[in-house]
Amino acid sequence: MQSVDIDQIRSLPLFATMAQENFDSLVTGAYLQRFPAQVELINEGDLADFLYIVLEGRVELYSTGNDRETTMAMITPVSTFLLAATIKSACYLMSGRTIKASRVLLIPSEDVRRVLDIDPGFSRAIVDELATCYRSVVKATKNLKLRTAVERVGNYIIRLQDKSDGADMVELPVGKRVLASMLGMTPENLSRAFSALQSYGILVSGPRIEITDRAVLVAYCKPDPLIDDMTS
Amino acid sequence: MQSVDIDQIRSLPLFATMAQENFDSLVTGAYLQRFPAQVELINEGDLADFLYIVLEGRVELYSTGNDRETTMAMITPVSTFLLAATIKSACYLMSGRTIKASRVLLIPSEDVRRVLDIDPGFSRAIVDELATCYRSVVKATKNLKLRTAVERVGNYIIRLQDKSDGADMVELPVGKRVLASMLGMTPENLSRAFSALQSYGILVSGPRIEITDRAVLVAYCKPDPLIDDMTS
DNA sequence: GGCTTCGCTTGATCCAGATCAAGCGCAAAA
DNA sequence: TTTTGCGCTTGATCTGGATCAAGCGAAGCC
Repeated sequence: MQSVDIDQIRSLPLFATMAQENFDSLVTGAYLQRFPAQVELINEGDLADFLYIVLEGRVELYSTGNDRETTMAMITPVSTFLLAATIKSACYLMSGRTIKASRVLLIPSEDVRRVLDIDPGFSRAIVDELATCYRSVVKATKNLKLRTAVERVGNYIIRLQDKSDGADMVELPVGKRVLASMLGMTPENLSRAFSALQSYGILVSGPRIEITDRAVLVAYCKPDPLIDDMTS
Repeated sequence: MQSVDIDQIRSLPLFATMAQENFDSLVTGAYLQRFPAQVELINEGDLADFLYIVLEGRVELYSTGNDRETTMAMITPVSTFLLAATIKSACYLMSGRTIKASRVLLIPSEDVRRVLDIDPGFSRAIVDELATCYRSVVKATKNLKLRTAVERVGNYIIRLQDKSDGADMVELPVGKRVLASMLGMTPENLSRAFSALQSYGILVSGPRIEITDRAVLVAYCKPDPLIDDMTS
């Protein structure tokens, strides 16, 4: 593994506060792997053998059942996923696949649990991480239950602009098919939602979106910090 | 506070592993309160001043926005809620109200955070509790996104029967209006869902439900341990 | 008893979003 | 260049569930 990777992982909130020797022992037992796009990493129902950390690329967490499939979350570098299953020695509730070529670090679950029991810094960091994850899922649920499809798309654009420091022109980080699934709708309806929003201050051309009148967009989508603010 | 209450709280997984003195200090600083039904306990957006523990009664967690309201979870005794907000010193993401007369213990958030930092047993228990909460929300989301309204009702009945040790006759623990909201549908549709399920092995009369043919019900509703098993 | 209230059911209609079915545009392969 | 394929759009139709609007029956109250 590159030392730059190790530094990156070490600086994640989850690993920043633990003792150096425990961090070293986790990293030593870990596997670094490269995957092309569209590779199944994990399957829901399998026992949680590893904690995953995405270093590069993008991983989609999704669930199936009743002949349907639904995207639950999108993991962007650098962050971990499947922490809860790892800690509980339980099975995964979601499946995971790469949606672009990715570099992923796998830490054996038993190592994580062992260190968790002996390192208070790590334990405290996991508490924070889990609380954050929990709140994200709650926000995602509210987003889904309290908003229409068009509003979800609009608020997604607003968030995207915020992440781009308010630039007028933003670029979609994933294909529209995947984006639709992320936002809980079909690709057809995403298309229609974009058209609908052209009357509310945006201009779409391919993967590029121009926010021509943010005030109008905001007035229509009514972003809510209790749903959209990812920092709290 | 009654000592029987204290024992009950102490035996919760969240408080079972902490040092006695820390437990005592939490309980000493706590407030025990009684509320009638339909009292607003907390409002989303407010700062998390307390960790709540429901000792008796029932508390509904719900969210509002866009002129809509949606039930997020139902808290039954004896358990805690709003742990994540408490830990992160953040604001509540959900509002809470009693739906029957309830006894609730309030522990100041700063006490929880203080003890969390000094008691490894408590910290470890919080990790488990948060992981469990996280997984419940994920399961609830899957239930909502992957199933139709009728299937959700059917699986709810199946779970209810399991909790009643497989008795043929079960009783709804909450009114149908609230139940509908819990299951993410309108009261009208809950009514229709019950009618629809009469063809699949159940018989409804008021708040009492007879499971006449569990095999048929199960075949129709296809319960999934990755959604319905609350113990994993 | 009659009267209200409230929780529930039932029927009719409406609507957001899914599904089905073409078409279109662009990029890589031939 | 043409061809194939894929991602996206557009239009038409379908459907699960919401909404609107009565009815209905049991519990409380006068």
